[in-house]
Amino acid sequence: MAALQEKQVQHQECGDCPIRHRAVCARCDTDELVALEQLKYYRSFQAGQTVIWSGDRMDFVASVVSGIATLTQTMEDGRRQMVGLLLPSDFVGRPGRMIASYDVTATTDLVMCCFRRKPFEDMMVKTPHVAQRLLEMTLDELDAAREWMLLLGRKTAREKIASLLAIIARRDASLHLRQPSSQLTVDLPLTREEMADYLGLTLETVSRQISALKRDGVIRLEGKRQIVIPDLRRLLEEAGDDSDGGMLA
Amino acid sequence: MAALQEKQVQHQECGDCPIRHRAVCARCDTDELVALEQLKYYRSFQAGQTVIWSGDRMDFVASVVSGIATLTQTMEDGRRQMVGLLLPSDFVGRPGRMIASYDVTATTDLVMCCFRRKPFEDMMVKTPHVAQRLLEMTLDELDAAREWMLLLGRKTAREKIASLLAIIARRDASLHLRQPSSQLTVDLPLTREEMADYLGLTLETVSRQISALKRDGVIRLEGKRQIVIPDLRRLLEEAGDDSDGGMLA
DNA sequence: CGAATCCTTGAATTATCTCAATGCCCGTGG
DNA sequence: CCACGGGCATTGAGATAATTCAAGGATTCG
Repeated sequence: MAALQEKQVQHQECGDCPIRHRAVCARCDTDELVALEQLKYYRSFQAGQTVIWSGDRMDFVASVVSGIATLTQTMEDGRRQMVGLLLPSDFVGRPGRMIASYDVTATTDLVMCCFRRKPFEDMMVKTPHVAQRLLEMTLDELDAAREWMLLLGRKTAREKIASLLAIIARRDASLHLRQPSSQLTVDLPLTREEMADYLGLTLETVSRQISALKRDGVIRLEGKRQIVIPDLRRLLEEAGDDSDGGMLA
Repeated sequence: MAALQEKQVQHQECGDCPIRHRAVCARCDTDELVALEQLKYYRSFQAGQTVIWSGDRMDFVASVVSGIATLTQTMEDGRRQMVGLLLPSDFVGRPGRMIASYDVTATTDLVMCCFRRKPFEDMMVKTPHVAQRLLEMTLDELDAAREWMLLLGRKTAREKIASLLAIIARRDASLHLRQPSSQLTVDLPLTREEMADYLGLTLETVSRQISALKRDGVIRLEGKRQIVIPDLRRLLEEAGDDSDGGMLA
């Protein structure tokens, strides 16, 4: 039972919150923030812990404050597909839905800012800024999901790996607000198997393609999880995207 | 130029609208409906016509009133992936975005109920019911996209075909409000190539797998596009889903 | 040190794709 | 009316990318 293993985290001011400007609360004014402050509580999870099982009753919604979580679907015979990669500021849960549709797992140590579902839903009705921001975030997620569908349906294994690295580099850069230079280092928060679940591949294929990209000089490895990208443009070419996704000027 | 080929359609009362209870306007009260009625105009397209090209400026949003449209992404070398299948009541376009992200194509003759983007956005701010319904619809689409990701990433060609038939049967049934019986007929609005673009396959593989399902008695063909499903449960098994998606009692 | 994880690499197998030929259906024009 | 062409679908044979099965290497942690 996840609830028994998790640690409680002490209260923190919304004003200092690292995700204040990107999360569901991004648009809130001071009054609204005070109201949210009443509702919120933190929960934290260790790397590897399951936050929610698909099919479980879920009576909260939450924002990822720090760490990374995944959304996965599993078929009866065990085939798994990741359907969401949740980075800080991303939202978990669906207003109006009691039952979780996906497994949510903490890939790294994870802190979430939670709201009980009912009060949050009431707040959505009363304060339009939360609902507005949630719509915007959901539309962004839908765009990301569609990008991901192109990857899953049509890209080669090599392109899939390159695309994943590009995606992580991009989100990483936008989070740390630094302009991605042409040389940059990406901390890969996923095991090979998790990457495989993301990309619709086997872990062996992931490993082979990473080796191939390394052999061809597209990336360098610093340990297993740290990846250096000497030439971002080159990586983006390998990803097969028609645009650079606005990563370069 | 699509705009030159399309026909204008005469005005129609929202009260009589076939998608009144499912579209973005579903939650609107009488006053709000009057306001929307002012804004709306119909456009229709012939089967095969392109509604919007990805990258084009798009200064309207719309609901599909009748017919079917697709959202597709294309890579430089021509690989195509369908990322959305728009049936009546589905919404096209994104408030707050000028530029279309996907190609939108009419697969059958198509009628859309359009709103110029700016007035629609103003309306969203003023009347929460439109924004609320749009959030709900977007969340549903996101769920559908995630289901689709599992299909693209992990299902076999045979399972993909069975899943597609199940999806169309389900949406068809919910639109016509009839309980799917164990024997039912599905009108397939897609060519083999379009099915392939949906499923991340080639058209040859689609054709082969349809033949295989026919050979094995899972489906029967009535012409090329009409498909009879003698035993829905059997089809759902073939689709590899762990649940029946609520189609059977 | 030994066990547990995670990762890499190889060899054989297989699902799907590619290329190519043929068939079916329907509308058009001779 | 029939022949023809175009669009769509089917089927086969060979090629190929990715998977499966299997072994072994690296790293961490008690």
